[in-house]
Amino acid sequence: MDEHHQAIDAVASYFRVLSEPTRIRIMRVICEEEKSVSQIVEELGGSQTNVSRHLGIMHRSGMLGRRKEGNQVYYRTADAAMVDLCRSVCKRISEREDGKAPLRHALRRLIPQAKRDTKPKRSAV
Amino acid sequence: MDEHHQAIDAVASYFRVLSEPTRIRIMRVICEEEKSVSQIVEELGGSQTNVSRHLGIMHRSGMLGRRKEGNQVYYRTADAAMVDLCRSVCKRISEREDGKAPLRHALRRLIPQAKRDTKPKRSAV
DNA sequence: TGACAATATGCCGCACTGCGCATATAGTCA
DNA sequence: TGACTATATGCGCAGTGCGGCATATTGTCA
Repeated sequence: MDEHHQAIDAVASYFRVLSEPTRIRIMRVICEEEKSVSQIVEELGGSQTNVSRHLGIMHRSGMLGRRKEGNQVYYRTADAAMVDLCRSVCKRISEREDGKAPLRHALRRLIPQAKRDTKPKRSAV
Repeated sequence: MDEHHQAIDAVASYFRVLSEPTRIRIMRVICEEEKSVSQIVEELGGSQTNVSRHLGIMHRSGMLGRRKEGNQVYYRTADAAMVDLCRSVCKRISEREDGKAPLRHALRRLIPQAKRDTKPKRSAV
């Protein structure tokens, strides 16, 4: 139907990865520093199975980096721009949530500032 | 589990709206100027039912504006920042698609520059 | 080597979502 | 008013994604 078919699917798939609350929580928890699976499980409180599966999805989509150290696997955000993206959305939504001050505040604080392990880029993507 | 529960759900829901290829196509088609449902149906080629449903979803999520004129309903992007968001993702993904030049090019051209009916903002969100 | 710890994955049930069909609703025109 | 056009929506089905359980895989330590 569209010669942009693949490109469109790629974009939609990217957004789909971010469309799960658990994955947003994961990103929120590891965006400042890499953490092992068990650390993430402990902070998030879900099952190891589920967290591991979501980490796998995010990693395969290229959003997370992965490092094995002994028995443990450490995940980190591989893409600072992606974290900024989430922060943009938080900001945008919070501006729309007119009546609900608590939600607005939660949105603004939701994603901590990511450490830039790559060369620093400004948030403008 | 988390006092940010609502905020997290809001962010995930926002991304979920953008996680459908048809909705990306819609945004792509109306981001430059508002169009009626039948115009969009004609350009996209799907069924009226389906296009209308996706338009409804995008509108209820606050992404699209809506205007009735006689028999027809015109939709437009209500949120220039959202369009920029999509363009950011296209750029980001295209940078990652190393081996596939055609896909990279398609991604860069996917989302035309939106008209700013609101006050102009730079693409940095 | 065997016992243990950390992580990943196959299978299954369940809920959700996208789509087509038919139909409802709203507006225009004669 | 009735015929027609444009858009929205209820219903049902098929495909997909999430999560739990059990298990596989990988690595450590004694």
